[in-house]
Amino acid sequence: MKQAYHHKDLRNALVDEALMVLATEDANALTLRELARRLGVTHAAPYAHFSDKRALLEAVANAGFERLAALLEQCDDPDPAAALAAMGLAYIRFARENANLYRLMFADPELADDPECELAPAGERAFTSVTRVLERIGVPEGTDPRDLAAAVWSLVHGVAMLEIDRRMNGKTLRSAQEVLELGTRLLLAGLRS
Amino acid sequence: MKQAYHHKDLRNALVDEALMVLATEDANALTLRELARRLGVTHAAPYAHFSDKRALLEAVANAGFERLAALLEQCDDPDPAAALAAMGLAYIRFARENANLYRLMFADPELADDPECELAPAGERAFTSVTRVLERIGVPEGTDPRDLAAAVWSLVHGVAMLEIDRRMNGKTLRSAQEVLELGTRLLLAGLRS
DNA sequence: TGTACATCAGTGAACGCGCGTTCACTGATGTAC
DNA sequence: TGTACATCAGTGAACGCGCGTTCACTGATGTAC
Repeated sequence: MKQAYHHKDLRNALVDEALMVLATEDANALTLRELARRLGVTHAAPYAHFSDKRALLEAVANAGFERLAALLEQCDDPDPAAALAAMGLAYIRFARENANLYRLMFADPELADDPECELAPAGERAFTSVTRVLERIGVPEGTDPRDLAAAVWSLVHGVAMLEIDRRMNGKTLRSAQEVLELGTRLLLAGLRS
Repeated sequence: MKQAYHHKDLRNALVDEALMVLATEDANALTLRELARRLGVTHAAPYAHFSDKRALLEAVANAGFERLAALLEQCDDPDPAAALAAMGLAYIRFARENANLYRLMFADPELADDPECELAPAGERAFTSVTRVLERIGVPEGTDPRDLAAAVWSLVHGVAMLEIDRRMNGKTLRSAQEVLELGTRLLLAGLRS
C-alpha cells in the first residue's frame, strides 16, 4: 500500500519518527534523509515543513520538553516533600528511558547557541511546577523560589546526565536513584535548618 | 619552514591541537583530517598513533580530566568548607571556559558507551579529592562519603551543564554561580542538621 | 667511528559513503464562482 | 452541483562537500656489530 501523495501530517510524523529514532539510536543517526526514508517520502519533503535540519531538531526537543513537563505535572501528592521526591524519580526515569532525546534537549551544542529557545515553553512549564512544589514545602526568607528550583533542578539534571553518560558507575558508587535521594534529603534538611 | 618528516611527538601534538580546536569550535569541527591539516601532516598520519578517531577522542577527554583534576587539587584551604566552595567555583569556571571540551568529557554519546573508561583515571582522582574534602567537613554516620561526593558532584555538574548549554538563562534566574552557592550552602546545612 | 639493517612514522592516492540543501517540476487539494 | 484555478506538499535529479579508513609506499631514525 503506497502512501498517498499528500501525507496530510508530515510535520508531526517527522517529529514522532525522530523520537522513534532516538529511542534506539544516538543523535548522529538522526538525519533528515533517514526520517524521510522511514516515512516513505522524498528526502526533500521535510523542507516543506522545516526550514532546515536545526528547525526540526528544535521541534523534537520541544516535544521532549512537553513529555517531561507532563510527567512532572502528574506527580501530585498532598505531602509536598513526597511530591518533590516523586518528581525527582520521574525525572531521572525519563532521562534514563530517553537518554538520546534527553541529551538532545539539554546537551546539544547545536541547540545551545540558540537565539531565544533557552528553555522551551514546555521546559518553563516543567520548571514552574518544581518551583510550586518548593513553595509548598516552604522557602526561607530572602531566597527566590526560582533560585531554589534552579538548585534542585541542577542536582537532578546532574544525576540524570552522569547516569546516562555512564559517569557514575564506579564500583563503590550507589545507583543514581540513591544519590538523588541523598542529595534531596540533604537539601530539604538544609532548607529546614 | 617545513615540518621535518618525523614530527617527533605527533601523538601529543594531536591531543593538544584538539584542545585548541575545542577552545573555539564545537565537537563537530573536531575531525582527524582537520587536526592533521593544522599540524601540517597527512590526514593518514594520526593512524600511526591512534587506532581510530574514537581513541583520539578518548585521549582528549582524558587530557581534559587531567586538567580538571589539577585545578581541583590545588583548591586547598585550612577551612574545608572554604575549600569545597573554591572547588565548586573552579569547577564551573573550567566548564564555562572549556565548554566544548567539558561536553566531550561528559556528554559525548560516542564516549558514553565506552567499555571501561567510565571516569578516566584522572576523573577518579578529581572525584577522590572531593571525597576527601567532604570527609574533613564531616560525613554523618551511615553515609558513604563517596555517595555524598557523588551528590555534590551531581549538583556541580548539573549547574555547569545547564550553564554551558544555556538552559539557565531565564531572566528571573540568577547566575550559575549563585545557584551553586545556594545549593552547596543547603547541602552543607543539611549535613550539619 | 662507520656501516648494514630493521623499524616505523608519515606519504599520497584512492574508496565508499551519506549528508544537507537547492531547484524546476507535478500532482492533489480545496475554494470561489 | 460543476468547473477553473491558485495553492502548495511532495518529487527526483543534482550539487558540493568532507569525512573516516585503507593501502602500498618511502624516507628518517637509531641500534647492533
